[in-house]
Amino acid sequence: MCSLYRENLMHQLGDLERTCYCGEIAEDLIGQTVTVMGWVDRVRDLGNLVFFDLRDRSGIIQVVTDNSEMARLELAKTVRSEYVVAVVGQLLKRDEETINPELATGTVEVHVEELRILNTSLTPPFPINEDVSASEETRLRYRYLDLRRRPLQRNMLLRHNVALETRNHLSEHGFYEIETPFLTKSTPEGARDYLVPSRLHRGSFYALPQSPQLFKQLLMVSGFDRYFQIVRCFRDEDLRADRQPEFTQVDIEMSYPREETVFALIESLLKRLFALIDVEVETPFMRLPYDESMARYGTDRPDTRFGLELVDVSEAFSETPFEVFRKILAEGGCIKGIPAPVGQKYSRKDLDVLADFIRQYGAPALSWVRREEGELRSSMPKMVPAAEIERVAELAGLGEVQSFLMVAGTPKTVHDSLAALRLHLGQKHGLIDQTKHNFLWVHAFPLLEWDEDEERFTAIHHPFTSPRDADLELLDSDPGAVKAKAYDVVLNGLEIGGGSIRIHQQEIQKKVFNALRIDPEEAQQRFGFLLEALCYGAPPHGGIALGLDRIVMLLAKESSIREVIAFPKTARAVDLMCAAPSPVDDRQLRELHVQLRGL
RNA sequence: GGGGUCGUAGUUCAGUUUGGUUAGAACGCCGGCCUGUCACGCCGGAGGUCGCGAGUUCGAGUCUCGUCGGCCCCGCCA
Repeated sequence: MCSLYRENLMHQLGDLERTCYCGEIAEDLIGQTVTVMGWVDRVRDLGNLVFFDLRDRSGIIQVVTDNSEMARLELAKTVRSEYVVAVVGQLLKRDEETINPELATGTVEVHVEELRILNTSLTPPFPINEDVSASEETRLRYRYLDLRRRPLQRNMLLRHNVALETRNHLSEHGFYEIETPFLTKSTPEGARDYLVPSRLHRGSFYALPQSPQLFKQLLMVSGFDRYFQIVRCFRDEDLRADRQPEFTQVDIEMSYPREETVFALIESLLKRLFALIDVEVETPFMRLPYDESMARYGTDRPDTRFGLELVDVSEAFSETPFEVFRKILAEGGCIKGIPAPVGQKYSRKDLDVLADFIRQYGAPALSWVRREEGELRSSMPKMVPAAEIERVAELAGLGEVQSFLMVAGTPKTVHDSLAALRLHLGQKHGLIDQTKHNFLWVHAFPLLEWDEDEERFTAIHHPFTSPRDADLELLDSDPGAVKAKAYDVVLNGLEIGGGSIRIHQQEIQKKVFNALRIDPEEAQQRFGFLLEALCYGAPPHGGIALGLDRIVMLLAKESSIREVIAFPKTARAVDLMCAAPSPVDDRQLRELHVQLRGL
């Protein structure tokens, strides 16, 4: 506990009532007595004249005390940064030459009549009033102080406004906000759950929701027709700059929607949210089928603010003598590349660095073809015929002084590595227009994806996603070819939301489970309640969930969602401020029937 | 689980490449002077487990190994 030195100088709030916020004081109050309260921002003690800036969430006002009353001056001399004070005094216009044009309230100042020190403060570990950087570790340990600073004050206000606009918009469109349980049942097929042991049911556990997926579908069965919730979700997976163990979704579900119904709703909502930062969003968003997105960008969440699209040059090597490529193609692989910006030269070392870069995405090597001074050069072995290299250059549309950077391998490796390389080059060469807001819908995702390890299909979105009507028959014959009524909304290469039209008929749900090799008994045990609900007149329904943290992050122009979450966790899921997680009493464990295994 | 990077005063950093006297700077903090400052100014002062632990060495902030922590990425995650 901090020692409250100088406590003999501390006062009580008493009957004082604040009359205005510091930053909102304007010239119309000149001549009036105002009462302001807040933190001492910076003291300028000139001896017989003391100035300090008083700060609250709205801004700053200058306060001044002279030596017309010595006790008051002496008291003013004792205040320090971050003391909490109340000031009663007359608001006066400053002399012309003492106006501070940097300050919104710079033409006026409060002349102290009464000063009350409501609390003292230790010297903060980092300055509250400056933008100087403190390490993130220190900022997180003293989060309540970091939150007092301007940037986070601004971000939390923005977040409030985003939530408010979202509620208003959805309410205006007929959506009800309905809460769903946090203590619930493990969701199938998704991320690792956070578990909560049950005291009353020895050996049983609740799971915190990864999303309210099943509940929102049940609410459609219940006839609410349109539901939304700004809701916390929990996933026990490793963290990233845009991933926290608990995060907030704008969860939406509606009855009788076409995909376009959902798209239009979300477009109007995002338009409204981006208006908060004076960005005019053009609607409708571009629609990009999944297959096309993968072919052109190698990812299902492309950043379309710049080019560098992938080019498939597999055909150039259809009869190549180069064994490595031949083998890759024979095994269903492909050879693709990115035409680098014209005029961009890559040294031997540059290429080594790029090869290292793509290696972390599983690509074993980076090949290249370069046209320079009319001649084609390439990193490929001599046995590769000139005609094949010629063909690559032709397919890539290679101009003078231009390189084509290629990866050969399985489609997954090629796409993963080239998508990363494309982003890397886009950033490195400054091709990304930071003022652009390129929204798009990626749709027509495959329903299923083959899992090599488990040797079965798994759901790409989740097991309740509806196949496209036209693809229903393929479910048995060619499950991998079935497309889903699933969609993601992407902004500048970041996935900010995703959803689907759900299965509302039990027969189809059974067929999908069958394709997923979830046997009926298992299905019954894990989410029998949903299957049962589908038997009681479930209407066609579907929806989406938006990542609120990511959207606010983008609106705030931050690069980590920690900057828009009041109390975030570190990359190892620790709360540095309150030191969670932490061991608990043996007594608590016993009540929960939990025994720790050897640590 | 793996890779990268960082860790030195309250804070932000320099010093580490090439081991060598008492580990520096700025801001902040404390004291003094100062009636128009607003990044106030001037004078003086205090403040260090160089993340932690081993090792190499006559000698380690600096080299080696291990470990802990922050951040970024892969795997994981919609």
